[in-house]
Amino acid sequence: MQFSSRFTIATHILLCIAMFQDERKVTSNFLAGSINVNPVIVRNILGSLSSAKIVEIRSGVGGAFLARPSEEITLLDIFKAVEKEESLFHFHENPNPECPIGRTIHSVMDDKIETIQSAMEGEMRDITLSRLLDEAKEKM
Amino acid sequence: MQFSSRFTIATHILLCIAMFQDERKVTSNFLAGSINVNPVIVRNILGSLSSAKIVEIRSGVGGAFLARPSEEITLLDIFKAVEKEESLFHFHENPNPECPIGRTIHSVMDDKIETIQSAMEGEMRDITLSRLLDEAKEKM
DNA sequence: ATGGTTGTAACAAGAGAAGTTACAACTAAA
DNA sequence: TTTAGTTGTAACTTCTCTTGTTACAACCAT
Repeated sequence: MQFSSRFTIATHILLCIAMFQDERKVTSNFLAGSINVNPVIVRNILGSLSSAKIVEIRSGVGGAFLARPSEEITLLDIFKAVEKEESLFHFHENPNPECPIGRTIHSVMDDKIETIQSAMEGEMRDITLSRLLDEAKEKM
Repeated sequence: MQFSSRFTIATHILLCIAMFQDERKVTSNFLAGSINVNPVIVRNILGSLSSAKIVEIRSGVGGAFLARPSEEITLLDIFKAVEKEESLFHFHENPNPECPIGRTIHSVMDDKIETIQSAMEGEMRDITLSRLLDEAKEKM
């Protein structure tokens, strides 16, 4: 089980916007060409990023822009914008309360799952779009 | 997108084995009753745990046993036994090499993804079955 | 008004999760 | 040697999610 490619696509989108928004109009078609996916997929992800107030989109005339400085956009922001699940793990739902393990498994595991998820989110929070952009520029 | 319930089911299975293996025969039917899923699902997960040398199964006569002490079984061991994906994220596969971002996105993101995954795995490695068992016993 | 956009709906194909039935193979014990 | 309980698997179904696609109304600077 993997996360969908929406996360890496969204990151790609934002890097392109950060890189090109001052030079040219960044449309879903342009983005779709760089990412190599269908423009509708870009528009849907762009919609999620817009709902999360990470980008602003000019409807009609076209073009996407960062809604705040790239220093203030983290991988966690991006991840939460495109992956709506609250919990990382799907817990089996009806353990048998007549079994001592079935009765207690949830209270034992719930905080472990939260700890694991927090560790992941902490790393994501440490990585900003601005850092990704700097690294991308270095490698060009 | 969530991980399948195989991980929490596998953990449940191992807690039951650790708790009951000295008292009674722990069969897939018994486990299925505690977890409240179909015995075939239990047998499949038990098969993964057996391949990973976490449990031993007596075919024919029946019954599952820990293959090593519960102190030496971590959540990461369990996770890797039941989730076969190498990478946590599905990367979009064909970014356009003619775009400066498309060309560099992989080399910029790959190590970030690895860092994030490592953080998650590190937390999992810190939690042993024996600790879960102790906590479960406390709560009974 | 026009043309290039965006926002969405609708649909299809494919993958994976989860549940179920069925049955061959195994093994201890009667 | 048979039997009963169990494991290991195959086959199939149902769901849900992802990804890709077409189509089209709504939008808006020029």
